Amino acid sequence: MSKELHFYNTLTRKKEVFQPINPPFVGMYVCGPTVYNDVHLGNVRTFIAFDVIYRYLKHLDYKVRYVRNITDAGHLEDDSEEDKISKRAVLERLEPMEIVQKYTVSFHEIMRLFNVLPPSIEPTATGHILEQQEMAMQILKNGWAYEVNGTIYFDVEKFAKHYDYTALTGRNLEELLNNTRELDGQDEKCGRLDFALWIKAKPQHLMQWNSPWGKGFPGWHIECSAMSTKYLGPEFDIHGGGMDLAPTHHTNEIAQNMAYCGKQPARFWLHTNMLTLNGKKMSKSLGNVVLPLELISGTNSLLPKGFSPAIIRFFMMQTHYRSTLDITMDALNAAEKGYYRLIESFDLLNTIKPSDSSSVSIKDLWNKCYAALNDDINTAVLVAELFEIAKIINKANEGQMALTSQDMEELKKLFQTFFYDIMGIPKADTQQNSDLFSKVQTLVELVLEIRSEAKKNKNYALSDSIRNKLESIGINIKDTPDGTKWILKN
RNA sequence: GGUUCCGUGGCCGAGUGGCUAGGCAGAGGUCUGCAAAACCUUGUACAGCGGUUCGAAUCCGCUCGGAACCUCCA
Repeated sequence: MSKELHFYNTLTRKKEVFQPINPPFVGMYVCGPTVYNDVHLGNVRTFIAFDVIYRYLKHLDYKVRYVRNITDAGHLEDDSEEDKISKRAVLERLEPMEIVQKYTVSFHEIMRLFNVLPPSIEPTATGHILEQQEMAMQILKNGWAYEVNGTIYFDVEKFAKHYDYTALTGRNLEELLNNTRELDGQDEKCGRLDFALWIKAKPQHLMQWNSPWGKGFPGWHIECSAMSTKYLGPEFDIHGGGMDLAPTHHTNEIAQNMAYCGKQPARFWLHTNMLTLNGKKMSKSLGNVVLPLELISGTNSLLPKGFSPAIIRFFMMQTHYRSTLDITMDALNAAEKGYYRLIESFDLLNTIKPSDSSSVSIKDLWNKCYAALNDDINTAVLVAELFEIAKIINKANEGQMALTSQDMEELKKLFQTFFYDIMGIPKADTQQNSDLFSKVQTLVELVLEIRSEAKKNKNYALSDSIRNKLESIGINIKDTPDGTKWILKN
């Protein structure tokens, strides 16, 4: 039983107790999306994972400043002079900033659907060109970078002589340098691993800014270093992102910060694993992406059935954030059933008759849930604990266990806390008191009364037909000794 | 090719030396007009081979298989 919060730190390859640098304040930076296209479900997984961490830290009463950037300055494609956003702009015949606006808005909409809280600060790369230039300038002054024709490169080999360049992933530098893999074309840079802090723009390049080195645009890695330093200082608590960013982007971020001010920026480096489809990483370059809206509506041919954001988020919670998660219809269907089982069980707390005595320790149940989260945010175990509790509630409903009214209030609170507040599962429409829904409710109650009447008169043809019709529009019926209950699914 | 990580019952997925994970699916039963749900019973899984140990899914070695990164990607 873990009483303290532990995180697995990629930097040390161990689980460590989380101690903020300046409690109760916590600074957390997560690499956000590049807004030149729709975010896919893999991106969403990462943002949901860090949303849970953010929510839990807040639940523990930390004052969290959560910074998640928007990459809107584009960065170079490997074989193109054009950056991604400009490329997309040409394709869609729009201004680059129109592209940025369009996909930023849609990103926020997706985040809202999945109940992902907005970060405390959401800085954009284009809004911090000066900070990036200043950082590049300082790194240049400190002697860790060099200029070639208006482009500034970071000197990785020189850096590696003084610092542990591959500290984050523990890879062998020699092997990286001697990598046999072919490198195409570019070569004004001196070292094989060198990367650009600032890139000289060709005249036709759509997004470019003045700089001490002529017109150009920032490299990708400098953006996160500049913004994290600006809003969280040179040393902060948590830096997160997808695992695919660790070997290059995050490694270079660390190098830039060290070169800039001699400090390794984050105490804890947290990485989420990949969402896979048929065992392969979901990625833009492989083209095997599933868009969130496609999964919700069931319009992706690979996943032809729709699932609500609540079910999708719950599905993700059943796996630890550091494990790969393969998305399949079978797995989603299983998650859907489990989701309703939990909801319906905890819903019984509103109708079970309380006992005078109690046969369970509610406090132990709370502790088990906290222990799961404290163990590196193990939501998979937390979900398992909730299923155990659901079983207790169902047994109480059958008269096989006893819960006092106080127990029941505590369990309602527990479910609200862990399921909704911390795991952030969106509440279904049926749980929100909209005006329209209350009218629907009245209507369904009326229909069910008619059905009960039919049953009483043994008119089963009518009662079954009512049941079937309601089922067909997603209203699920159960006859219990206390009357007929119903739930709206999806 | 190199580096790193992984391989758990029909499916998904926790678990780092000894104590039933959990969900979904399946089988039998209770309940029910029939369903559905719930409850009870039921599955002795840890890629293979060898080693360490009183004891290994869990540590070590080898083999096989998969993935990520090395090039933009959460």
